Formats: sequence, C-alpha cells, structure tokens
Amino acid sequence: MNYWLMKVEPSAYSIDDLKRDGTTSWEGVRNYQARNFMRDEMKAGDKVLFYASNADPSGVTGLAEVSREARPEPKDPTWCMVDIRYVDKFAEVVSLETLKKTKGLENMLVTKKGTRLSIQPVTKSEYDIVVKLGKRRTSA
DNA sequence: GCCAACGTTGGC
DNA sequence: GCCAACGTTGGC
Repeated sequence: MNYWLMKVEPSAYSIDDLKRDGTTSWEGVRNYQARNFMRDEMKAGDKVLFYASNADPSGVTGLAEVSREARPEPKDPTWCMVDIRYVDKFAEVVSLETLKKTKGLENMLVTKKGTRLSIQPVTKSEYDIVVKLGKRRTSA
C-alpha cells in the first residue's frame, strides 16, 4: 500500500468535482517523474491526499484512492493516467501553512519551496497526520 | 499579477 | 554534453 499527494488547481478540478463524479481519470500529467510514479508504483487501493494548488488557501481538501492502475492516455500514449475515486471531503482545508508547521510533516515535498511535482509520494505516517488534521473540527 | 524555482528545449 | 533562453508552476 502506497500513499500519494496529487495536486490540481481547483479551477481545473476540485474535490467537489470529484465528489460529484465519484471517479475520474487523472489525465494531463506532463512531467516524467510524476508519470513514472503513476505508471510504476501506483496500485489500486493506494491512498491519495487531494491537494488544491493556486487556491485560497492552498492545501489538502480531501481524500481519494486509486481505483484503476495506470494505462496510456488514448490520445497521447507517451503519457498515462490512473483513475481515482472520491473518499472524503475535509470539513476544513488543511492549508499549506498548517502542513508546514505540523510536527512530523517536515519532510513532505509539498512543504518545500520550489517543489512543482504534481504527484508526490507521502509516507503512511504523514498521511495519517494529515487525515487527523482534516477530520478535526475546529471548536470555533 | 509578480516573480522565484524549476523543467525543457535547442544551438553550439 | 553544456548551458542560456524560454515556458510553466505555484506561493504570495
């Protein structure tokens, strides 16, 4: 079982879109490193942190899981896509700022400056911490 | 909208 | 194979 973080701009596709659609094909990745993660390491059932970039605030907005392993994109077989399935929408965005200041997440790639990789591996421990943050409701 | 950081391209 | 120029990403 592997754990991932997948980035997308909410203007392109949001957790609400995924909730509505149930599953979606993750197309359009045009980065070799990200493609190789999908092609070589993503398995059905892997857990996904759904991350909104260029958002207000940017951060993890919910959870998904890999429902179908990588296959070539029909129109552009150099690249490939997986399917992901909606799992949960967080009550509140776990913002990048929160990720940065949470103990145990210091090594997450997304918190590091200049990391543009749109699909990133995360550890189980990092995944669990983010889920805990996302499910926690603020008392305010 | 700005701009730093990064990946890719292409001339040599 | 180097590296400058260019395009893109993404936080702010």
